Amino acid sequence: MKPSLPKGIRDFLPNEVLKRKYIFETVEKVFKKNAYVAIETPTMENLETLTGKYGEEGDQLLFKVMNNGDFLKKSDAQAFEERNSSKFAHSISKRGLRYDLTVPFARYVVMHQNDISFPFKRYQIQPVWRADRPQKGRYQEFYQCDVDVVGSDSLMYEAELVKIYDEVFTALNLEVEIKVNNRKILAGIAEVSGLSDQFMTMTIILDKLDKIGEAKVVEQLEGLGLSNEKALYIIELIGSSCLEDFEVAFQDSEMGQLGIQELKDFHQYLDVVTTNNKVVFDPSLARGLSYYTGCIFEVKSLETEMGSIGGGGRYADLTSNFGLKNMPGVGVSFGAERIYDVMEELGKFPETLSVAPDILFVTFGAQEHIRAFKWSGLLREKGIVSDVYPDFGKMKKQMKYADQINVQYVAIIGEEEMNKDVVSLKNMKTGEQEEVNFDALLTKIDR
RNA sequence: GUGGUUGUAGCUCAGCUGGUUAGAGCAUCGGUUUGUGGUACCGAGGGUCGCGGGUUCGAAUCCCGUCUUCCACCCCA
Repeated sequence: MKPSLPKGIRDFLPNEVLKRKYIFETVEKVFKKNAYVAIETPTMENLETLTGKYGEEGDQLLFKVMNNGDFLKKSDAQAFEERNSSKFAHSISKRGLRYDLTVPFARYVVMHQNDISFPFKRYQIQPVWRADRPQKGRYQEFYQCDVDVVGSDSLMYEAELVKIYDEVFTALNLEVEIKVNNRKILAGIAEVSGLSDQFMTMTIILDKLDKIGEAKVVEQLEGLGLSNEKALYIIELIGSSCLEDFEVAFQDSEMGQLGIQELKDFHQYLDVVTTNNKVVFDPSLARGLSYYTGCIFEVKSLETEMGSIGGGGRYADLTSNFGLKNMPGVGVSFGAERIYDVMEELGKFPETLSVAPDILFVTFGAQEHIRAFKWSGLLREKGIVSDVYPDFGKMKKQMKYADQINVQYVAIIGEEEMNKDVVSLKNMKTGEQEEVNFDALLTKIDR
């Protein structure tokens, strides 16, 4: 049988895992510092927990898990006859793989509301699955790093999360732009344009502004029944990053005014912290997920052409789906895979990341091999990553292996070294070699 | 879900308009060399040409289907 993997998912080589962990650890450190605590949720959720939370498009991308046992007995025969795949699928599948970390978190909050204190600040770094067609920066299995806080509607948290974005990307040495908008601003635009009942469609069109250009956006807006005049007005409005322009525009929109106020409150907090990356108000920013109700965020790399590498926003009542009212929350997500791809492309991973041991023992005979094992054990006790080549005798083979794993030091033990109770320590980078006893060896490689 | 693209040795690929036993480089193993890798030379092993069907005297090559890769759209991290 030829080994293969389902599409859209990947194995990771040791040096890839090392780099991925570097990202996760950087992110986690910042989360912890900002007083967030880790939780975990299961890979599978009940399908009904997930469906309907991500829009129709999202439902199609849910991975479903087939029921066990004699699932055909309970299946929807009528749906099968009608060739209604989605209806039939639901009759033989009651579980699904999680699509993101936010909805399972909402379920978690409701189920454990008596065990946690609010505001509850949690982070979660786990894989999610989407049955999407793979392409650049898009996989069917990928990690998200989420930070959310529920149980408060303070705009302080919006500022805190933006600051977290800034800290993480600064630590990773990536230049980004953090875009901010507010769903209520978009609702205001819809209201003053008479598009309130087509709100979602409108936001999706506006979101494409920087991608397809003004002319196409005007065209699509006209497709919604808008006059050319009004469409151009909207373009002009969202082209402005000045809140005063919106105050004028939203004189008759209570919702719009609320959005402006929220952004102002947010800025009061943001203005008292310093950020290395630019935080910009972008009225065209929409974000697809339907549960956002207030501020929304998106992070773009300024150094490459990659989609967003992070996003998030405020949701007023995510938990009401699960029966808990008045539980506002806000959170952001880091797209670890895309951050990885960007860092790889730009060569931003630290050079000190290495999977190689500190030292490798190379030997000529059985007695030497045993002493190598002894010395190696003593080094390990001192916290040095040490290894012994399992076969002895063939120098070329052993040296070649040492070269391939990129180890910096090789300790050679032959008859001569045995007699003198030393090793010949070779620096593989410089080629220098010297005889050292154990103490000298220790000081030499202990970093 | 829509459109395109890709699949030949462990890896990267060549293989012309169908025509004997499908090639190269790298990697692996062995040797030159029983104390030295990255950097010499010699040799060896390794392939159901993604899978299934069709056309043909004959298919890696042409046609259809299917899976996979990568890319764009939709949407998204």
